[in-house]
Amino acid sequence: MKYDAVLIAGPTASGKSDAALELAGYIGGAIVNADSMQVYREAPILTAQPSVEARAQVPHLLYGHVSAREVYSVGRYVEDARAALAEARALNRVPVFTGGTGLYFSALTKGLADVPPIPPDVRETGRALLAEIGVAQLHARLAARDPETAATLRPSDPQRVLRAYEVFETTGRPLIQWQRMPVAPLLKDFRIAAFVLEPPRAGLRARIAVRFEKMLAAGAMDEARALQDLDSALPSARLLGLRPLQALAFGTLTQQQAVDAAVTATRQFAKRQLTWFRHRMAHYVWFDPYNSNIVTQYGNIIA
RNA sequence: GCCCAGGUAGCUCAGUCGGUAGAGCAGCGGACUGAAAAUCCGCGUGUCGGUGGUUCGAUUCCGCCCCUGGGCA
Repeated sequence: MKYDAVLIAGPTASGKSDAALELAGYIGGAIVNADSMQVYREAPILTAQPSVEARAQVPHLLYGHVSAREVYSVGRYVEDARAALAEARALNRVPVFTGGTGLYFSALTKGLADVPPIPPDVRETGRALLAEIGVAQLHARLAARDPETAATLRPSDPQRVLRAYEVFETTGRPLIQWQRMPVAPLLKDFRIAAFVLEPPRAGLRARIAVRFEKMLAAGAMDEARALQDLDSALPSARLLGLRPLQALAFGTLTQQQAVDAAVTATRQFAKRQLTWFRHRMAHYVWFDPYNSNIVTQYGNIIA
């Protein structure tokens, strides 16, 4: 069996990048990022982007290709991935999608609703309204006009309620209707080899802590300082470890407190990732990267 | 050595006028379609320091012991 694409998912610090590099080297692949934070140019250390050496060995696409000062989202990712796919094809290399963002994998394999972009002024008024009246009230307003979508959302979930509100506001159509319309995913008809790296929880936790210390040694503080003025409304402002390190630079947290905060947040994130993978990627090939190897795993399913 | 305060969940602590205990954080489980490293939902995981005594019943009251912090020597 020959595959047209490889997917490698795994929680943060599970060794995805190394695995991807090894497999891509072995099969003649091009690595395509599937991680929402590794796209940001200003934070290669904090987001654990592949090293310069790795990039020299195998083509790496969609890493650090946008500014942290831009608004990035799944929508843009799918478009970028389309271009990356074409580039890999031009290089005659198998795309090896690698990352930890479940939603991005889902967009690649199942498609993303074809909702038109939300105009900036609608976004701003939506956010302002949310800040003014609160989630519950915004949910109530949504329910009055778009009961169908509102019924699927918790009145306590600001992000989703706001999104549904914006979509109805700009398109006049319920978000849920957009989501139900079939769309052809980017990887439609691809023969896909898909893997989930699942290290033992204790080992992963330890590795997250060690990795953060390495990030500090590699200059993570400088990245945090350089992003001191980042607009807190930007997606990149959620980057794990960014705020604790900025607080450390500011003197409001001690080194120990900053490290603890960053490491804890990263562990919690890894747990959420695994929840997604367990239920949405149950059909992928799962293995423990500390005890096995991607090339071996690939060999097994190719036979 | 003496005096005082304290020992309750992994951590910080509340509480029980005597009827085997609960918050925050951590942790665990779950949801997930344009912020997704986001956002949201659910779950207390415990020899109440030890040991005797009083009591129908002690984590709670009393004695002794151990440990921690502070004070006096």
